[in-house]
Amino acid sequence: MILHLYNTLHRAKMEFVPLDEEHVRVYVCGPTVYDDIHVGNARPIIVFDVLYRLLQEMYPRVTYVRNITDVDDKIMDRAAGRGEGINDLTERTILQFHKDVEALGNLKPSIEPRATDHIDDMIRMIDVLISQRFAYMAEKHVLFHVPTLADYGRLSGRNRGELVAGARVEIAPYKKDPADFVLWKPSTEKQVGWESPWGRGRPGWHIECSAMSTKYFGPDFDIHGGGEDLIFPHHENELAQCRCAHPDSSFVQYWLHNGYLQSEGQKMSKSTGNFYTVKEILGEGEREKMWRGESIRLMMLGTHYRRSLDFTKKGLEDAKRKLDRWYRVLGDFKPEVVSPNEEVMEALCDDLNTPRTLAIMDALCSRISAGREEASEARGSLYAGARVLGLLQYDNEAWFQGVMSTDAYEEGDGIESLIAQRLAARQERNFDAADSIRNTLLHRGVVLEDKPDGTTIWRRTT
RNA sequence: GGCCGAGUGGCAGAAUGGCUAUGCAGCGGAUUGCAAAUCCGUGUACAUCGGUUCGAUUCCGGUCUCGGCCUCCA
Repeated sequence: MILHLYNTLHRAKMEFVPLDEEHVRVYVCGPTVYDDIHVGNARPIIVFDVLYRLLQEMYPRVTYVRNITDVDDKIMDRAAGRGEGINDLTERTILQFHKDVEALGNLKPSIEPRATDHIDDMIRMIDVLISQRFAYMAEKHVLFHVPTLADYGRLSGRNRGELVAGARVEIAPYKKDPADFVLWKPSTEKQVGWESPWGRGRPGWHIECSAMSTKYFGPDFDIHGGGEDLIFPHHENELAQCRCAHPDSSFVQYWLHNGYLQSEGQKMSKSTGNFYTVKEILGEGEREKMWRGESIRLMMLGTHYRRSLDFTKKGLEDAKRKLDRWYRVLGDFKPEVVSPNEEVMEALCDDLNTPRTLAIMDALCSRISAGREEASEARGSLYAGARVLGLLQYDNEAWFQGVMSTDAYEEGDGIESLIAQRLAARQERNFDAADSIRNTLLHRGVVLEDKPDGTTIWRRTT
C-alpha cells in the first residue's frame, strides 16, 4: 500500500517515501498555553493523530513530536492581566490541555518538548545564523535577514515584493529589510527572560520549532504539520532558519496543513466569542452541553482535513448517532487481529481520506446488521478501521450507560428500578403508567428499548 | 490590492471523463401495546457562461459567490 500525502511545498499529492524506512519522523506544532484550547485547535491534533496511527500501521517505528509553546507574549500578557505567575498559568493550561486531548481520543506524542526547556538550543542556532551572516543585531534584537535567502517564500507561494506591499503591520525602524523577522528580543527587568550573548531576552516565535525539531530529528526529517494559518509566516520562517543554519539539508520533506474551522456557520473569532472550547463541549457537568470526545472526533473526521469544516451542534448529534450504531453493531465483540482491511487502508492512504473511510465503515456496519456478512470478519474490519481513526475506544457499556462526570447523572440503580416498575405496569397492560415512566427517564437523558425477548435495555442520550 | 482554496441533492459530505457514494432528514412498508432499535423499498445534485471531447459534475478559460492568508492566530 502506498501512502500519498498532499505536500504544501509542491501543492500536489505526492507518494510518501520516508528518509528512513525504519524510522518515520513527524513534527507537529502544538499549543501556545495561555488559554484552554478551542475546537479549532483540536482539529490538527486529531488529524495528525490519525496520521500517526496510520504511519504506525505501515512502518516499524514512528516518532511523533508535538511541542508546547510556553514562552510567548500572549502568555506574558495573560499572566500579567490576572496577576498570576507565568509558570502557574502555563502549568494549569498544560494540565487542562492534556485532559482535553486525552478525552478526544488522541495518543500521546512520543515527545512533547517545551520551548522553555530548549532556550540553549535556540541560542546556539541563532548564534550559527549570526556567524553565517544570515542574521544581525539591531537595538538588542536579533533579526533574520530575509534577502539572504534567495527563494524565501517558496512554501507560502509569495515573494518579498508581495509581502512588503501587503504588509498590514507597522515595520520596526531597526529592520534592514521590511520582511526581516525576530529571532531574539530583549526583555525588561520585569519580563521573563534568559541570559544570552545579545543580552537578557527571550526567543522569537519561529526559532523554537526549528531548534526543537533539529534537536530531536536532526536537520532533515519527514513530515511537519500544523494548521494552514501557520504556513505563513511561521513555517516559512522555520524553513528559512533551518535551511540557512544547515545549508546541506532540505529540512522537511512533506509539509501538511489542515483547513480552518468555522463555528455554526460563522467565522470563529475570539473577539466575538464565537467559538467553543474543548472543555466546554466536553461538558464539565452540564448535561445539555455534554458531548463525548469521540463525537467531536468523529465529526472532525467527517470532513477531509484540508477542507474547511463548519463545527455545529447538529454535526455532533449526527456523529453521536453514528457512533451509537457502530457500538451497537459491535456489542462486546473484541477481535483478535486489529489490522484495518484493504479498503480502509486505501482510503486513508489517499491523503487521509477519512470521509471515504467512514463511508466504508458504514457499509460494513449495514452488512453486519442486515446479517449479510460473515459477522466476525466484518466486525473485525469495523473495529480495526475505528481503531486507526482513534474511535470506539470505550467498552460497550461505558459508551451507552457510562457517566461522563460524576455529579451529572443519577445512579444507574434508580434507572433499573424504574425499568422494573415499568415492566410490571406493562405486564398489567397499564400502558399509560409504563409510558409515563419512559418519559420520566427520557427527561433524565435515558432512552429505553424493549427487546423482543421481553427485556428492556437503556442508554444515555449524550 | 496580492496570493491560495472552494462552490455537489433538504442538510452534511466523497469519488469520478460515460457506470448506486455514504450518512442524516423525508416518504412508503415490515416489526412494536406505543416507542426505540433494526430491516426492506424510494425521490432529489453537481454555481454560471463558453471551450475541448463521441460524451463533462469531473479537463481548460471567463463570470459570480464564499472562505483563508498577507509578520507572531491551529
